[in-house]
Amino acid sequence: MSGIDPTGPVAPYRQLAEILAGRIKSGQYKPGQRIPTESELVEEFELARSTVRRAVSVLRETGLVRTVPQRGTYVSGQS
Amino acid sequence: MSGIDPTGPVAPYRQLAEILAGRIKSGQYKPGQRIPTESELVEEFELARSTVRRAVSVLRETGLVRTVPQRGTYVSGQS
DNA sequence: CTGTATTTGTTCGTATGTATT
DNA sequence: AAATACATACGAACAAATACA
Repeated sequence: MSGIDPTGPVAPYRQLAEILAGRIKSGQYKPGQRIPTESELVEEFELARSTVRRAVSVLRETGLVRTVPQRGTYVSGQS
Repeated sequence: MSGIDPTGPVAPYRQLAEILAGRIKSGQYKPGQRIPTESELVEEFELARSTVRRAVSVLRETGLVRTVPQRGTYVSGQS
């Protein structure tokens, strides 16, 4: 399901960051690959774009991904 | 430093409003110019965005600035 | 070269919940 | 109870760069 629980004690943006981090660590999203666009994540998790962006920014801060303006966000580890 | 004293008798949003008004009156922020974004003020003064917004709303009420949705807040006096 | 679509970047508007004083 | 402050979330609009037909 990997759904978001908006009523839980953990903020949705943190839940999403955890889910995405899990997908990277499990290899579902591989190094060098682009992860889904913000719009796609908005649809999949039914969150506002601002919330999705915040979740992605967490991954960026931890170095898990790199974001290229106008291109997308890519899993770190390769070019 | 123009810092905010959160322990003082004057509420932080009023302190910030005073500081920003001073910058306008001194010409640091000129008529027609856009003042720093909410986010920039948040970082500079280490205040919550809601507090910054409240300070800016004071300037707006006194006619010192105009806020254009989705654009920014501008010093009054010109277009 | 031109126009359109895509995607991220930026900024403001608004609302709710919680904590503190 | 009221005021203040912060965290979080959703919405909306526009900009800028890129991709593509």
